[in-house]
Amino acid sequence: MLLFQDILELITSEARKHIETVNEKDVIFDPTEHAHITIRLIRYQKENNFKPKMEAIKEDVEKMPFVKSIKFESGYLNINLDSSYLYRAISESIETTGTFPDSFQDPERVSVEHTSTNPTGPIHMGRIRNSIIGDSLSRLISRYGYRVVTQYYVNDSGKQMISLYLGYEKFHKGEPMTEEILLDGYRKIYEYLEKVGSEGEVENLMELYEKGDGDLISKVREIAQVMLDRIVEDMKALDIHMDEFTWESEFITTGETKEVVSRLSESLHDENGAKYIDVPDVRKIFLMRGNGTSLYLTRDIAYHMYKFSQYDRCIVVVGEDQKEHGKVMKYIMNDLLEYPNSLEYLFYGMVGLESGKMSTRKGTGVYARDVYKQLVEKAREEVIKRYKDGEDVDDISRKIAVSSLRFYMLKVSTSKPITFKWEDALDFNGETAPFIMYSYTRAGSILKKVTTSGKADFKDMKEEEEALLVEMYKYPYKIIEAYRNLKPEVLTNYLLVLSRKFMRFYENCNIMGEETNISNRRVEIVKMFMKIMKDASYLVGIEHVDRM
RNA sequence: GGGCGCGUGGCCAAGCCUGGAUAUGGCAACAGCCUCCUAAGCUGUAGAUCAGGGGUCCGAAUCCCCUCGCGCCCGCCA
Repeated sequence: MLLFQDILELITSEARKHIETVNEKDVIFDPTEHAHITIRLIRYQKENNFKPKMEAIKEDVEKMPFVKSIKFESGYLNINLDSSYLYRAISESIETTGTFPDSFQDPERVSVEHTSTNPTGPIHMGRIRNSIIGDSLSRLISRYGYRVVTQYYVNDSGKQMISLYLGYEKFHKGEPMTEEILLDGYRKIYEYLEKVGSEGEVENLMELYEKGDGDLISKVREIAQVMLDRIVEDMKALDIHMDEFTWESEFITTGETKEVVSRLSESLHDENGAKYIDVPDVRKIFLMRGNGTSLYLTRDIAYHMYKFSQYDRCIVVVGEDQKEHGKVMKYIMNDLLEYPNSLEYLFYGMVGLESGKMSTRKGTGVYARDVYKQLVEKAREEVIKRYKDGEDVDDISRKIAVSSLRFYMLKVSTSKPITFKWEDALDFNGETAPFIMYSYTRAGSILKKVTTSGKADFKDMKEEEEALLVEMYKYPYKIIEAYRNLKPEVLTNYLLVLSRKFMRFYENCNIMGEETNISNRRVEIVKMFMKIMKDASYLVGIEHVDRM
């Protein structure tokens, strides 16, 4: 959990002394420009004795150390904060703990499963959204104070993998197993199957596989590994790291799918030898085929049983096309198997193309690595425009590319579908990662040029300084909001707002050539800003550079 | 057909969970700002029946119902 002084809560409890039903929703950072914090009392206005109660609240709140002023305006008690208090609160936290807000390690173990894309080809823009959301989510939960492990479920069984294998065997047998060759075989096998019209070959192999044929399983796994290595490489380029890989085939070879079926035996029904369960409000869900082989869901249950043995809380990041699958899993794990562990899903909206859907098989996908490469190129051009010299150009370009791609995927609510457009992805102006990075760079360049000594004082605090301080003080609340709702996008939006507030500060509050007391104070504000920026940016994968 | 979700200026989004003060930003457009800490920026102008209709409420972009439009799901696939 986070450790910081929750002034909203303090104000709430103060208000409650006089009007008992005031709750945390009534005391908020004011979204309009009337005040820093407001207490919404509109709905109490018509009650008896409202005025004396309101006056009493006003009087008590006014005495609070962080309150500069408070006045009643059309149903609201509008509070302006003492920005020197905020300044000290933030700087003390940073001085004593090295961070703002500080956090306390919770013993609960959390698993975040993400990406888990079939290793049948390079990761495309649809799937990379999963990785980016999942990685940011794991950073966020860890920042909040939990021990987090990220997990990739490697789907090396099933029709698509068998097809990939068959494509190689049929069209490229003996050739080196490279991504390119495997992909070529994959496309050819689908064309072949469509022409010949017989999927019998695939089905026979699947059955063989399902029965646990060691030779076949290891061959398929070898191919999967080749593809997976490239996927991991692509993720690594975006600073996405997976802690653990679990192979689906292991649940077949170890017989754990059989364990699943026996544990669920009481709920199983029979249909021509196949076994299914009835999931309320859904339909018949099959766990065993008539021929005795398992299905994807069966293996996924086994995987979740494994996860539940290791983690208290399991979060799965998957596309919204799997909402029903998630519902079924929850029902099975919590209601039928009665696990107490928490299973949560973050369903994200699909990434489409202007021309339609992405498909590796059909070759209509846009690969993440291609977008990344283009971003690096574009970034390099932009950097060179500004600085002809320097060995750091590669590093800067890389960081801009990583940040831009991650930001692009997170700026819109994760639950909303997005349409990938090259033009938008490559845009560096407006609400983009470079905007956020640029505010940090500007802050840094002040520190390079200004030396401070001595004390700061708080006279003549400008509006832009106060606004920046208040915004920084909101940071813990933003982490909490993002964490509770599993919404990393709360932080990208926060970063935009914070950067914008800084830009205004930068434009309006001079530091060089200012009176020392004031410039000392502003320099400290700049330092705090950079600290919080770096902290929040890390959570969503935005990196910072000294110059750009 | 059934289920789930979405619909906010020309375009893209925030706000919706937890109802309240003039609906917040960006892109594009127009007009300005670099003898001064990086103009990837800042300031200003213009632009909105919050899909439509009904309901609840003192009060609705936000909650409920209906209609329309769009997306996703409805395999002994994964």
